[in-house]
Amino acid sequence: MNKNSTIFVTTKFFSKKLFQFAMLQFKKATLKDIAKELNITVSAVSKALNNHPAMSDGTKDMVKQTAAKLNYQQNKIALSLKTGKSHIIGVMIPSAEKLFFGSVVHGIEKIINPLGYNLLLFQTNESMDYEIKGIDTFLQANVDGIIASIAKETTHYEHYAEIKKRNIPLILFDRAEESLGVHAVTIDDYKGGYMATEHLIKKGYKKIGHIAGLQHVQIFKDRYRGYKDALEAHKMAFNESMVYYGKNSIESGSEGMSQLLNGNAELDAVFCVEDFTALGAMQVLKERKIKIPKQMGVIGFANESFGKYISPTLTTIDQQTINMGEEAAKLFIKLIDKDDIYKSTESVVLQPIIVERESSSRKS
Amino acid sequence: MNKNSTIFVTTKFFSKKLFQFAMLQFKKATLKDIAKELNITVSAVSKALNNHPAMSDGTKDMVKQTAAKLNYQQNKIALSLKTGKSHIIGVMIPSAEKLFFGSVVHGIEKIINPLGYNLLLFQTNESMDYEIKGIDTFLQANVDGIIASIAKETTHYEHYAEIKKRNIPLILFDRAEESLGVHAVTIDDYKGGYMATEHLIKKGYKKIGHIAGLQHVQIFKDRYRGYKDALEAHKMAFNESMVYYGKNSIESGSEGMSQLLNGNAELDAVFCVEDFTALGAMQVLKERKIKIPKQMGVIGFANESFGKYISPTLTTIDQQTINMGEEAAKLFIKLIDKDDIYKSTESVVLQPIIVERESSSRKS
DNA sequence: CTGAAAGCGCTAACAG
DNA sequence: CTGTTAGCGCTTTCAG
Repeated sequence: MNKNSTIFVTTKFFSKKLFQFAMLQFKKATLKDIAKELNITVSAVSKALNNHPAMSDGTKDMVKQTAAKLNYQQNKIALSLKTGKSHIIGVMIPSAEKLFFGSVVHGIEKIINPLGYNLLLFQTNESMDYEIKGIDTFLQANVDGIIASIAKETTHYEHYAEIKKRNIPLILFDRAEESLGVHAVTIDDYKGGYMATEHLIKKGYKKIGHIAGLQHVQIFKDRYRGYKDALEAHKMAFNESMVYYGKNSIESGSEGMSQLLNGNAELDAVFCVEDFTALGAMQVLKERKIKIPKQMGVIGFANESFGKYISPTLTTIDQQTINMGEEAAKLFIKLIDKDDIYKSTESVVLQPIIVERESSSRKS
Repeated sequence: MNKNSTIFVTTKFFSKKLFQFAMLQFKKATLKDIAKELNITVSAVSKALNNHPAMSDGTKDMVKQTAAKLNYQQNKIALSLKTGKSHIIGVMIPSAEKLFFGSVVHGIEKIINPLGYNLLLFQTNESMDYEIKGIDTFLQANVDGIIASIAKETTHYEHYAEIKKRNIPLILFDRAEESLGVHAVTIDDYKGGYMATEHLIKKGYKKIGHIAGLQHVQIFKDRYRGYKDALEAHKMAFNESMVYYGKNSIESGSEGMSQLLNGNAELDAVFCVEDFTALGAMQVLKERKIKIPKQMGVIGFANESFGKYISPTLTTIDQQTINMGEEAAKLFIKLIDKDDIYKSTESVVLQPIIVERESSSRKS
């Protein structure tokens, strides 16, 4: 219990007898109950409620009425056991604290809720151990499918392979792993990196550095590649002193910016692997009274919500988050009734979208 | 399918025979399978795996080994049907797009995951219809408890009453409803409003306005009351022209600020019902070249993540979000094994914490 | 059109 | 120490 809290407890009293009676109320109605009520069999009730053609309208009505009267609700657990389908999709995200993942979840729900599916959520906090635990949970819960984004700390993929082995739909989003041979929805991170860099070039920046992300994570490596190739394609200067290899955090952004400024790279712009990284970088620039975007152009990646509120507003690459969720969900729907889910695998690659704001507008 | 996307499909081929064989692999092992393997009964296997005292260590080992060999995993669905416990908690939040709710979910998981519970998540998007559907889903899924925050558009509470009637633990957080007589974890919004206002007073502001939230939502009303009482206690000016009744959005903040400035209130500070409202208000102030905090002090409510990144940084009231989730989860744990969940109800009221930043520091 | 019976996978008395 | 049996709530052949 937290110190900063107060507790109020209020009590109401029951006579023993009244209590017993009340307990009965708690038990929810089953098919049996309504069968007993009408002196028919459980199977008749089941058929009536499911609008089975071989049931008279008369009994159907009767049954439905008493079902309503008894406040009957189908027990999905029993249904699941019977049918082998849970109508639940496991969604595993690294962190619920990022807008990005929230949006994806939103996109998924938009598609699957109307179809009667629900989400079992699991947060990995970027840890592989949690990831393993999460998948275990999903499998035991008999989820009909899994939509997941790989944690940053994940180094092997056996737990994911297990899902595949069981022929359960696995759809990775954002952070995928090609070697797994599963379905995936990603954005073209290489292109995103390329676009971001090219944007800065077009804005007239001459020496563009990069605060990179963890290089064992494919998408961050891809953004780096895109950056490098864009520079090359436009015959711009490049050398290793223009790149800082960071860890994607705000602090890492600050650290990276400081290092780059202290080095002899003489940058006039920087492409940050994530918006949060850009945020850290901008703090350092402000401290050092380096004007953004005049003296230093900045571009981020992710289109986090804060980007349009900070000053200057942050130019960034949008990842189509809602879309990503929707596509993942649609992929699931497509797969769900197939015999062999992995006979063929499908990859949806969304295109990054540049969101131009103040932090990169040298000319204005 | 979105236009901004590409699809790749790869296919691998199976012989019919190989495929049949493969399908066998997909079926997961049950108690029956391992019983057959060892020529013992299902119940023996069950007991062995559950470390029942009346089982020889020999068979226990045997069973456990073949269980591992067959990659056995307990089927939680069957367990649920048997025991009546699902070990799932339904969590209903208005929106996954707000940091606030993400943090609460985080707090809940922190407590209940180690205890073997999992979260079934539902987003209401602030709509009552979705809320009703969500509760329905939870009840059908046989959740062991429900942790929820009431949607803004909710006007009656019958669906919540149903949960109570079934004697299922219902814990409301943040936005609660006292008349329901259920368990709740909230912060003291009245006090939060009072603190915010008093803070501005102490900073030397003389005429403090309020951009209020939807007044049919208790917590927003409470914040307003706190504001008013603080003014009164300090014998500060107050009249209705100093208050704008808004709808909690960014736009509503802008609209409110404009109205207040156009009126004849002559404010030198404003308490905004939410950080997002404050954001909207600040945009208007910037447009009109009114200096924050010199000419106009601003304070928000919620401690959203962007508050420390905008400029000037935003003074706000923190709601102890992680804590709120943890307390809700702890309450659930406390309740779960009681006979009559609502014989007494418990309310945890967390204390708001002021987060002082630049937007209210007139003197510095 | 309705009933009887089996079974999804698991646990837990009760017998032996 | 192990087996037999019943049953959680539901659907679904198969008979009648």
